[in-house]
Amino acid sequence: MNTSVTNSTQNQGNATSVSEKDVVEGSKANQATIAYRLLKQDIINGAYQPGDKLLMSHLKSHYEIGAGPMREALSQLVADRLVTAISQRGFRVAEMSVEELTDIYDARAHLEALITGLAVERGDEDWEADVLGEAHKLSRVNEVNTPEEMLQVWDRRHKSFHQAIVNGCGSPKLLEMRASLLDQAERYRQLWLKQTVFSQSALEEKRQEHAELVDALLNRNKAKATELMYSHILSPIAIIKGLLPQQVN
Amino acid sequence: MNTSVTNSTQNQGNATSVSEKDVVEGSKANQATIAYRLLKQDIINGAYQPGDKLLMSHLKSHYEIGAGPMREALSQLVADRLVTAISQRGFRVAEMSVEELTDIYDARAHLEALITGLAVERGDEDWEADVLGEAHKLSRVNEVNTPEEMLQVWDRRHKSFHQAIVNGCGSPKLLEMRASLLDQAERYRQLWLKQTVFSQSALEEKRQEHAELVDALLNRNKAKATELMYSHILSPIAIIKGLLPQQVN
DNA sequence: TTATTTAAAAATATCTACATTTTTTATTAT
DNA sequence: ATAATAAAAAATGTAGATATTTTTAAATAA
Repeated sequence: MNTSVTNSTQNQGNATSVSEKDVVEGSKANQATIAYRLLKQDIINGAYQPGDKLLMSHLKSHYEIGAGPMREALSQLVADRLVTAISQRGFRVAEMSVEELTDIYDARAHLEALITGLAVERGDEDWEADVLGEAHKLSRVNEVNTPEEMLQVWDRRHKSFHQAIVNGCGSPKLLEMRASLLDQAERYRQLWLKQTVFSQSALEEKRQEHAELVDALLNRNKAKATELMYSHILSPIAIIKGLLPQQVN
Repeated sequence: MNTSVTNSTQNQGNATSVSEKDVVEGSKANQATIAYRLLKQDIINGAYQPGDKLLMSHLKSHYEIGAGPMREALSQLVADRLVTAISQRGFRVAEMSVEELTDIYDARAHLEALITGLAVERGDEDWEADVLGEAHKLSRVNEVNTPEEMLQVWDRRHKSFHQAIVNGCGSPKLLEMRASLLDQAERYRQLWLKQTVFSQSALEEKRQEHAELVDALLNRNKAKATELMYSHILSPIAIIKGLLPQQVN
């Protein structure tokens, strides 16, 4: 197992400090919640590899959290499908596979298309403004320094753009399910992201897709918007499939 | 709070006995899993009312399970949206509302229609046979004794029928999300169920809808099947809306 | 020798009982 | 009534006990 955890900022003084989100929500998180967030991030960021055993003794010392709260966090990650559990035999990081990749992206594409269709039907003027605004911000990801920063900024704005679109659908439940699928896709997406953000041609292609999408959305062309969104979500599959076997070796 | 728990069979000697499912799965469930299943059933069956405080001291003694495993179960139910939590202030049974009812059923209708469309496209001959078989079993819910048995048998077969349909979609992830939504709908569904099963006209109406649905499915008429499924899922809303305010009083 | 079984030891997961912290309720004073 | 304080109740966390699985080593059979 990979013992070192790379994401340094999130492991600094987690026992004492309280994150911004906690303050905003007005309730200081308990140990289980802290452990849940840290471990989830570490799994998504690849600090633990698929199939790695998540040893309670290691987790306890590494996150400085007791076994009880840690179990609570782990079983939530099991519900998120990022961790698997076998009774009396502990927890493991969920495996990654081409089968799961295909299933997740197929489901995502259909769901995002469905939600996009609803947004076209239900979205109001504020929604239009939000979509346009986020699209603009995404198209202007330039004044950044390091490649690492480029990756993070583009990813964040790309997510915000898509979030702005789906926010118009008017269904909290559908948005919850979408968020859950996005979490499950995150480890696969990370592979695609590096290939895309550092390729001018790939970025240009995305820019083009986003422009067409915005056009269809603002023209309330539901059929075209859903079709474009469906293809847009599916497009990374081929790239990820090519990268996935390398992970196994 | 409603202190008594009605579902007697599931509370008998849970500390020692092992359920059939555990044996089948080959892994005896841990305390948290046992507590999760019992509590979830009790919430769905109405042993605890929406908004009820789930006092740790009560839960511990009632289910004869320690606080650690009980917390684990509770936080899973929070993920399932059947329980809400506030840090340091414990857990409550999630409230029910017309807003949530509408949202859940809207999401369910769209999702079930989507999945049904995929099943029409992707289902094979075994799928057709399953659908037809389950439809037949459902149409023959007669030789039962008590009304209570009628309710349970019809509900079980109705669920199996719908499950057989969606099983053809070929997407485990979409089926997972569907199952999650179905769990969230369960408390609302229970209200509708009593009205429907004990009304000959309502049952006949459902019989009709199911027949049309099966016809569209086996004829691979995607447009008609999705349309019928969408309406079929939405149809209980009006009835439940009428019953929901009574719950509040 | 090689493979298989058995038994003991170690590692690990899980649970319980108790300790601590926080919130809620009750009481008193203003 | 309102605010401050004290007491009680409740939630959360910790440490250590218990139960289970895995590993190791020895013994036996092929």
